[in-house]
Amino acid sequence: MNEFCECNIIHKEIVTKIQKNFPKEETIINLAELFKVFGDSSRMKILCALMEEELCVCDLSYIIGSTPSATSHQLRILKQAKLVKYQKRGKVVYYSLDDHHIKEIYEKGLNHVEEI
Amino acid sequence: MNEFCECNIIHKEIVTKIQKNFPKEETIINLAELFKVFGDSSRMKILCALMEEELCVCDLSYIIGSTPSATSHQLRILKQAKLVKYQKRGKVVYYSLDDHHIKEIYEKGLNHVEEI
DNA sequence: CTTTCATATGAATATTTATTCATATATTCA
DNA sequence: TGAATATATGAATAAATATTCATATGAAAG
Repeated sequence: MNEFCECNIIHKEIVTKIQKNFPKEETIINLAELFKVFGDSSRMKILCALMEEELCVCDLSYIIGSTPSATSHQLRILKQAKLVKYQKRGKVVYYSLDDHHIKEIYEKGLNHVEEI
Repeated sequence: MNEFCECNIIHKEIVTKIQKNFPKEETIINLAELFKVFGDSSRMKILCALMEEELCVCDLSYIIGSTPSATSHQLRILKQAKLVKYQKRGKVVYYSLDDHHIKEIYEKGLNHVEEI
């Protein structure tokens, strides 16, 4: 697995034990990707707003204090992560949350933040 | 609040309602910062490993397949985010989780990832 | 006290990423 | 059909970030 660590392995049995139940590389990458999407204040604001109710791009732009263009770019990232979905009505596109875990993740994060 | 959005605000009452209970800017930034720390596969691996038990930098480097130097840089970020703590015994520094919310955040994230 | 080893750190580099700007698409309304 | 509007998109720029490399620190062992 590893050619990189130039120190001696100090605790071989412990390392082996950890490796045994370690999540698959793909799982780790997907998890990191997910949290990366949460890890931007513009996207966090979008998610916060959409937790209240569905909103169009224009409303979202106004709420998060950004341009519709920048907002649209961020919405694409949220969409790719399957965190939001959209519905077009006329000219207007309405976005809403697409996952019931979002609020949970948000709240757990909030717990950490508020304890610091 | 906003000079940037060049479209007309379509739903003024809804926007006002959202703004009413909207988290403080600082809260949003802190939350995004927290999730940003989770949003890197090296750090995610470190956290996964430390969920099992405390580990030294060398063991961690080996497990995540990186150099002690890179690992140490990442550990500093995790430390600054108050996600890990350390204890020095002799030459060796042992890191462990410093927050009971980590596992919860991790698991909620996992739920999302596994449903895709 | 000198060497060795585990870890930390600073600077440099390479990569990623957010935003902006210009432009495209698509829908409504005149 | 043509103008206006909401949103999307691609390219460019600017900023943030991960890793590497060289070096520093600090503890233990000889």
